[in-house]
Amino acid sequence: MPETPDETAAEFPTHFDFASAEAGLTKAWDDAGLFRAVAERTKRLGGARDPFTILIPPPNVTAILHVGHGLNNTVQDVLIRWRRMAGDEALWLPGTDHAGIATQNVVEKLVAKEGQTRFDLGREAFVKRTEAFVEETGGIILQQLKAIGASADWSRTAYTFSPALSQAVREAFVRLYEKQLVYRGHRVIHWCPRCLTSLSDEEAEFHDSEGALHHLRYAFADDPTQGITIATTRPETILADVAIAVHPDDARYAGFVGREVLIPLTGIRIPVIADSYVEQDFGSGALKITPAHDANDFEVGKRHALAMPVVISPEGMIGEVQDATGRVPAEYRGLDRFDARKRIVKALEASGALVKVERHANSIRKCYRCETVVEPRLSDQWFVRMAPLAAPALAAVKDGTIRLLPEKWEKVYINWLEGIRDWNISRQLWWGHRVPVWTCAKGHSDAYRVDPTACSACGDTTLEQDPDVFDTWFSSWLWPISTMGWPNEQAKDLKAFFPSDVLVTAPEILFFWVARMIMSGYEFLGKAPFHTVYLHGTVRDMQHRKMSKSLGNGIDPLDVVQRYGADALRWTLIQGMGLGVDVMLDPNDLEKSFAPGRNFATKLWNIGRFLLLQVGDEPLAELDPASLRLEDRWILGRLHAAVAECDAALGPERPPRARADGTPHWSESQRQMGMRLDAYAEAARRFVWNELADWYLEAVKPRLAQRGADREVARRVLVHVFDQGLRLLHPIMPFVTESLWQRLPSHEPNTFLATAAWPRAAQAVPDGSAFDLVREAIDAIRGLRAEYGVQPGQPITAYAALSDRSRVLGESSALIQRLARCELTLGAAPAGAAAHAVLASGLELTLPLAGMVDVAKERARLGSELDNLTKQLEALRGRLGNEKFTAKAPPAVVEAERAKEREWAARAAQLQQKMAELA
RNA sequence: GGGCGAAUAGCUCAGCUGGUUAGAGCACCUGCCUUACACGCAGGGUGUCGGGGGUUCGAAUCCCUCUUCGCCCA
Repeated sequence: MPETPDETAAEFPTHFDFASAEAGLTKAWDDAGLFRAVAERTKRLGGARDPFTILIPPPNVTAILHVGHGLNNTVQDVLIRWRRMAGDEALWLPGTDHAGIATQNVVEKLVAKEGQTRFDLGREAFVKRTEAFVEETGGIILQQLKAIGASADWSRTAYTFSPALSQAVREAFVRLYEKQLVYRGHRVIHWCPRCLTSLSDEEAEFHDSEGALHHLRYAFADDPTQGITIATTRPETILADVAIAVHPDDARYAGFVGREVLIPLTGIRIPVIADSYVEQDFGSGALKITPAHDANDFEVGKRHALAMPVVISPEGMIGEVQDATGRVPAEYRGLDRFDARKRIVKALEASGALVKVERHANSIRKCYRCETVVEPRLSDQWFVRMAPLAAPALAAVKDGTIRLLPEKWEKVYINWLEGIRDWNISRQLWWGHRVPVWTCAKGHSDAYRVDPTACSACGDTTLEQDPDVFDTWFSSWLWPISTMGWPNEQAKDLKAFFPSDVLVTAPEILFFWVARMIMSGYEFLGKAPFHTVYLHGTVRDMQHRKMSKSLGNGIDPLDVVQRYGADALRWTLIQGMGLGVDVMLDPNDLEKSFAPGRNFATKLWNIGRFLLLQVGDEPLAELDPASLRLEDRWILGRLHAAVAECDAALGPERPPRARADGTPHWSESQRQMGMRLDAYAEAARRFVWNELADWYLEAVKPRLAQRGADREVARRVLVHVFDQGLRLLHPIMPFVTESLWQRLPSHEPNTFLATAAWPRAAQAVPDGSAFDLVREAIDAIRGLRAEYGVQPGQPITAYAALSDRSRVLGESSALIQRLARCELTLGAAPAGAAAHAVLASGLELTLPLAGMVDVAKERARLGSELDNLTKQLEALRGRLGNEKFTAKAPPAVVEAERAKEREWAARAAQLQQKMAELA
C-alpha cells in the first residue's frame, strides 16, 4: 500500500490526459520499432510466424484526412493490432496514390492563380512543378494517420509514382501488350471537356437528371410536306446526324427505309436506315444517328458504314471539328454545347421542326472528379481486353478463394464481371505514367521496357512516344504486387507477405480497384492478392447524407482527436461499425457522437486508478485456484466468455481450410464469419465495464481493504482480469489501454501492450455461476427499493428462508449489504406488510417495509406479474397439449418446453401464495 | 430497363440454416456527489417484427404478393 495515499491520488488525476499520452506513445512505439514487419520471421521465409498483411487503400497524395479515411484506417488498424498481438508477423503497408486527374487539377488551379495554364508552362515544366508540389505537400495524410494511432510500417511507405512502382506499371503494360491483352481501339469513349481527357466507364458516373425529350420532324427530301419524327435528348447533335434509323420490323416506317430526309436547320440529306438496335416503344420509334457523339450510334454507324462527322470540340464547343465541313452554320460555331442546345431548340421551334418537348427523366454521365457532364467522343485509346483477365477473378469469388463481406457484394461483383467491358486506360493528361509506346517515322509502333533509341522493327531512330499517360487505376491495380517488389519475383517482401490477407475498403471502388487488383494478382503472379475483402459503410450525417465539402456536413477527425482523444474517435467509429452498415454521426453535435468514447476511456482510466491506488505495486502472488473466492471464479468465467466472444466476432483471420493443393479456401459457412467489429467492441466493453467494474470491483473492495492472504488473491485476480481486458480493448483504444497497462504492477520494463499476447480463452474455467444468484438478489432488492421509493440512506432487511441456495446468499451478505444497502437474514420473515421478490431461481425474498408498503399496491404488483406469467403458461400448456407438437417437434425441444412449464408453474404457485398471505 | 438488398423499440442495428416470456447500444425519464469514476452510480421497455396471403405442430426467421426505401449496372 502506498504510504501517503493522498499524494499518490493527486498524482493520478481522475481524467485521462489523452493529448500527452498520444504524443508520448506514438513516439515510444515508433522508437521501439514495434510496427516494422520482418520478412524473415514469417513462415514463408522459414520463420515461426504466420504473416498477416493489410495493404492500405492508398489515399490521394494531395488528400487531407477526412472522417471517411478515419473510418477506413481505423478498421485496418484494429485488425492489424489484433493480429500483431495474436502473434502474427503483422504488416500494414501504407502509401499514397499519385491520383492523375485529381493532382493535375490541384496544380492547374495553383498555376491558374498565377494567370497561367499548363499549356503556357509546357509539359515538362508542368510535370516538374507537380513533382515539386507533391514533394512539398504530398503525404500529409500519412502524418495525420499517425495522429489517430495508425500502426502502419512507415519504413515501407509506397507511392504509385515512385521509380520502383512506375517500373511495375511499365512491365505490366508491356506484358499485356506482348500477350495482345492491350490494344489500340477507335471508338466513342467518355470525355471530360474540363479535364480534357478520356475516362473509363467507371469514371463516368451516372447522375439522375430531369431532362427533356425533343421530338423533331425531319422532312423527306423528295416531299417536304411529309416527314418523320424522331425523339432526342440532345438536339444540338443534329448537326452531326448521318441517318435516321427505324426498327426493321416496325410497320409504321416500313415504306420509309431507303428514302432520304433533310436535317432541320441545315437541310443536309441523310438516309433512313433500318437497324434492330432501335427500340420501337421509345419516343416515336425513330432515332437520329450521330455516330461520333454517341457510343450506341457509333456501333450503328459502323454496321452501316456511315460517315462520322465531329461537331463538338474537346473543350465542348460546337464547330466543324472533323469531317464536318459545311455542317455547322456559322452562328453556332464556338458556342458551348449547352448554350448551343438552347439556341438550336429555339431555331427548331421557329422553323416548325420542333413537334413537342416532353419532360424526360434520364441519367447523364458526369466526370467523377469534377462532375462536368461527360461528352461521348470518337477517338483512339488504349484498351485492356478484360474478358481473359476477368475469368480467374470471377472464379476466385465463386469458389471461395476470396470472400467479400458483406456477402451481398459478391453478387454485385459477379454480375459486373459477367458483363465485363474493356477498360480504357489512356488519359490525355500530363501527370501520370506515360504510355511506353513509341512510333517511328515509318509508322512502326511498339511497347518498350526501356526507352528505345531505335525502332524495334526497322531501326529508324526518329521515334516519338505516345503522349498519353495511364489511368491512375492502371497503377493502383498493381498495388498488392508492386508494393512488394514485383516485377522482381525474388523480392523478399513478395515472398514473405504476398498474398496479403484482408483488404479494407469502401464498396464504391469495388470495380475501380478491388476487382482489378484481383485480376492483376492472377495475371501477373497466378494468385489471389488477398482472401478477404471487407467493404465497410459510409459515414453519414443525421439526414443520412454523405459527408462532403460542398454540403459542409463533414467532421474533421483531427478536431475530434483534439477535443475527445484519438481513442474516442476510434471507439465511436468501431462501435458503430455493423457489417456493411453506414455510420451515422452528427457534425453539429460532436459531443453526442464522441463523448461516449471519451467517457469509456475515462471509465477505463478510473478502473486503473482504483486498481493502482488500492492494489499498489508490490509483487503479485502466484494464482492458486484453490484459494479463489466465489466472485473470483465468476469474473474469471466472464473473462473466458468475453475472450471467446471477441474471437468469434473477429475471426477466423484467414481461411481455415486448404484444398488438396494447399491453396486456402473459405467454406460456404465460413465466408460469413467474423469481422463483426461492433460485436467485438461491445463484448470487450461489457466485460470491462458491466462485469469487471460494476460487479467484481465492488465485490473485492472489502478484501482489498484488509491485509492477509485473501487480499493477495483479490489483488492477483483483479490485476489479471484488468490486464486481459486492456488487451482485448487495445486494438480499438490503443492509447488509454497502453498507458494503463504500463502502470500495472505486473508490467515488465520495456514491454508494450501493443505487442503483448492476445488473450486466450482459458482451458478450464472455474465455476462461479453461483455468483449470479447473488447478483440476482441484489438486482431484485434494488428494484424493490426503487419501486417503494425507499430512500438511499435508509437501511432495510431482507429475509430468505433457509435452503442450500439461500446459504450461498448468506456467504455474500456483506456484498448484498453494501450494494443493495440491505441486511440479509436467513430465516422466516416476521408477519406483517412486506414487499416480495420471487427470483427466477425460485428463491424468495421478503422485505418488511414498515409504513412503506401499501398492501393493495403490493397485491396489484404481484397480481400483474402473475397474470403475465399465467398467460405465458397457458400458451405453453396449449403447445404441450397439442399432440402434433409432441409428436413432430424434436424431443429436445419438447423436453425444454416441459422443463419451462415446471419452472413457471412453480413460480406461479409462489406468487399465488404470496398474494394469499397478503389477503 | 436489368440485377441485388433492406423494412424489428424514438435513433442505429443484432436476431445465421424455423422452437428464448423478441434483444443490444444510444437517446429519453426518475432518484442519488454511496471517498476509482457525476465523462459516474442505481432504477425504468405493451415493439400489430412494413401490409396481405401461404407452408408448418410452431414463422421476425421459409415461400408468394403488394407498398416504401436503398445500392449496383445500362
